[in-house]
Amino acid sequence: MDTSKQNTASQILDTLTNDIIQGEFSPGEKLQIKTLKDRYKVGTSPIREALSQLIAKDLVVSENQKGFYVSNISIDDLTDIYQARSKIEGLCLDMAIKKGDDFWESKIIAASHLLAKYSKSENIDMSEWQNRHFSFHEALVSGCDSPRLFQIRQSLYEKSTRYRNLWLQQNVTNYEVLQANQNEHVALMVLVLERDSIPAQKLIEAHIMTPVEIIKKNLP
Amino acid sequence: MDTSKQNTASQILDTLTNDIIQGEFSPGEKLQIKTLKDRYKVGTSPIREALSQLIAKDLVVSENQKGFYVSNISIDDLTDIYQARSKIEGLCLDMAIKKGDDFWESKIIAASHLLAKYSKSENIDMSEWQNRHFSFHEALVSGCDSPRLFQIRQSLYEKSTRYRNLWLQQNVTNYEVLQANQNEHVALMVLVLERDSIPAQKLIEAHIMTPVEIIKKNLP
DNA sequence: ATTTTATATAATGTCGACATTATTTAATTA
DNA sequence: TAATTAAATAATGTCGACATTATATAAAAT
Repeated sequence: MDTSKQNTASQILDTLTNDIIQGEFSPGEKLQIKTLKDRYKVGTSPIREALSQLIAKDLVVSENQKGFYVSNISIDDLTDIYQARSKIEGLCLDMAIKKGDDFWESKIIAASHLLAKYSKSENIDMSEWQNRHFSFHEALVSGCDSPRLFQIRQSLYEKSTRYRNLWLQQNVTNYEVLQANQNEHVALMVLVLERDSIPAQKLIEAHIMTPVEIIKKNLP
Repeated sequence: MDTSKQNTASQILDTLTNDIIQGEFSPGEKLQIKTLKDRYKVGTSPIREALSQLIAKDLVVSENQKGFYVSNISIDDLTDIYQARSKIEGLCLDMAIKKGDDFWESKIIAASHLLAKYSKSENIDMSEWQNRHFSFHEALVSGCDSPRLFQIRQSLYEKSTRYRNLWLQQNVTNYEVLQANQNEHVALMVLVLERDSIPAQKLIEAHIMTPVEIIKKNLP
């Protein structure tokens, strides 16, 4: 995105969104206007406008005359987000399977190759693995041409990322888990390319729900 | 909602949201800060904070240094919104069928009765009919206990309402359409109470998509 | 000593002013 | 006359000040 032409409020929004998702600010933490002004070296208006948007995004809550707070987290919310996300991903995949063309298929095969190759390599850099993992799933649903569903998907992904970052500071990715995960990706691709919609949907839903139990076990 | 303790920005947000959905402001119309200030008799900050939230809600778009505009409408967008909405409603209903208890069943039966009775009456006030219609569908999905899915459902409903209001200023509801609609409601309830998930899901999706073609025919 | 009340402090929410950028209007040039 | 440039006008976006409300601190009373 070209950020050079953005106004201050938009920049602050991006930064704040990131800082909350990355756990720079903790759940429930008070976001004091003055502190934010000092931190980002801007005036009142851009801060409040950014916070307003974060309220609409559910990353921030506010009480009149009492201030702004980072949204709280809970196991129930974690479960709900992942559940909703898995269902939405299923919808997107289903539509992609029904509407995807040759170009879509080729994108999946390409992304799958990149992920498979890296998963087999010696020293795995998790950040790079996550990029390829993300791209693979993106490719799968890229055949779905519903802007609204994509937007919902993106919004839920953002929220789930927050939970991942908060609870999995250290990467709990051992070799076996990664391989099991990778097997699912292959199975997923086969089903998708065969346009076997229902099983593909079932598998992607289960695939997305996998981390939930792991995250739950890693609570403070 | 208790609006007495709200701050100015929140009040403006509610009013503006309503004014946009009700078509008080037209699609693409410029929302000039000064005009809004005069109209609502408030300062700059509350206006901009409300607009910021409307951007996050997709009801308003903005370009840096050029101002705010009511989001545009299009047939593609209309179709996409209704399609997404029908799928989400399907998800909610599916979960409700799987999790709903006796109390949920009774709510459906009660709401269905209120709707059926009114649909048969002589002089139908559409606003009252819409209330009962809304309540019936609300009852159907009320067994679904996913806050996130509900929120998505609500947000899409809001957007679809805008299209309905914009294109169906005069009620295009003749007797036949209403009766066909009502038959679907009865069929829906039967399937739901029998916990026949897949057909119920199919039916609700089709039911929600019904108005799309009608709306399309009523374009300016 | 503990509760209650009063005071002081600090934070929020709103406003109008101002600098910056876009748009419109007028003047200049080809 | 049409196109280009310059000046004037208007709108946006940002800031700091101020009024209002909440919170923390101190004084008074039971």
